[in-house]
Amino acid sequence: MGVLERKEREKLEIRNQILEAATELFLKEGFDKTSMRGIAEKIEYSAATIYLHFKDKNEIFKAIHDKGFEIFFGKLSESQKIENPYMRLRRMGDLYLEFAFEHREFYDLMFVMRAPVEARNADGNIDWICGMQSFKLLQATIIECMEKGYMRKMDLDVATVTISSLMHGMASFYIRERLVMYDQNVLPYLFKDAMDNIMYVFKESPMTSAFAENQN
Amino acid sequence: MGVLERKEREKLEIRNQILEAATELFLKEGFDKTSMRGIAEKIEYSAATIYLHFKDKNEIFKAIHDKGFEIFFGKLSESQKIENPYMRLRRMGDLYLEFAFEHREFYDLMFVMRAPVEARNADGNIDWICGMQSFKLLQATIIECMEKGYMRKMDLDVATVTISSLMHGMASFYIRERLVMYDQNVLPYLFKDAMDNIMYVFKESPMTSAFAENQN
DNA sequence: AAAATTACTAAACAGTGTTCATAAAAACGA
DNA sequence: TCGTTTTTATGAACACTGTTTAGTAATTTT
Repeated sequence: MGVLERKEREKLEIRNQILEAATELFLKEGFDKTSMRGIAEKIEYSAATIYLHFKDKNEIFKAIHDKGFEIFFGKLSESQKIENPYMRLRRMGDLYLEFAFEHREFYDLMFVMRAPVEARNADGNIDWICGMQSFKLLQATIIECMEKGYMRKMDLDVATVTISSLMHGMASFYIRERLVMYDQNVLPYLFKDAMDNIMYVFKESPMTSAFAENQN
Repeated sequence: MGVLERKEREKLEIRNQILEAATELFLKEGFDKTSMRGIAEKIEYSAATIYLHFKDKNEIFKAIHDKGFEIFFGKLSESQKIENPYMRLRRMGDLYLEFAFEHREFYDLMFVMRAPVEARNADGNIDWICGMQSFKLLQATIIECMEKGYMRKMDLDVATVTISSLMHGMASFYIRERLVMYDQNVLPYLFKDAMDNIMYVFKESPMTSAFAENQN
């Protein structure tokens, strides 16, 4: 009896069409200007049909948000080919900002907008797995840095929050246009220097650290 | 001829009533749920009347945003009684987070929301004076730290962006609920440690810095 | 008192997310 | 194949939103 399976396939097909249309509109016009009726028109269904596949608009954007985290994790993972964990961590910083600059709307949805968070709250279940994947990659790199002596030993959570908050602060300041007092062309260089700066905190005393030895 | 002056007074009176009503609704219900009709009802005028005093909704919130920066600057200024610029800078960090925690909605409007920025973009004129006041206070403190040897000499813009981005990253992560993986009660302590961490970057080599001498 | 100016608003416009009764289509049992 | 049940899809409506405009009411000036 393949009828049930086919129906499920069709249902998934429409679901993907909705997500595809919504993503396209979202990346082109932003969240507010992506309307249910607009999505419906794109997939040639009525607006009401969307509600057979998603509870509300927030749930659609929670799904897009998750997709964004997949791309984000893929991007961050590019750093994994680097052997030295300290250099790898530094590279992750660059990749983080690259993602934010190249996929502004995605970054905004993933780290700033309220919509996906409200979708989670509605369900009650905190499935933050998407973000956790990247979060754990960062933590693992930090741990490796400390274990191999590239970084002075300190509380893991403190180190993680410090690094990720600096990254997010720069990215969201930029995306939400709060650094208008700076020439937008030099911002990337300021950000790079800021990252170098913060990496410096985590080293041991400069003259004795494994990092310093590695520099020669 | 006092009639013109009286009219101007009345116009300003209504303007303030609008801002007061809008602020109250905004702090209670948030941006989206603060409607023009809601504001109008509160001040017992029609919604259309508001448009005789403000170009649009964004312009109202640009004004509230400016008010928020006044409060913010007042808060940050509490640090000025501290003589030692390094300790003062550290205190500014605490005050920054205090503001963000105590006035979430204000912080969100000032540093995250799009509305006030769009109001600015519409006018064309970048009157960022409100934020600049606080920005310059931070810069002045950093400069003083460097001049008096509490902080190693480095590019001012890099130091400013590093510090403010870390602060904003923590505050906005918290306010936009992106640190749900942590116990919300321990977050303030993590943030404090993160601030201590970053301050460490800016010191000279620990054993020779003026800061270290000041610690004894 | 009449004219001109200013202040104000009801109503309309064009949208929004969401719901629901109803209609169309598909699946099923006989 | 026919009728019945179940699934799927939608038009229309609801209750909103920000904003504009035409027309009214109040005030000031002449």
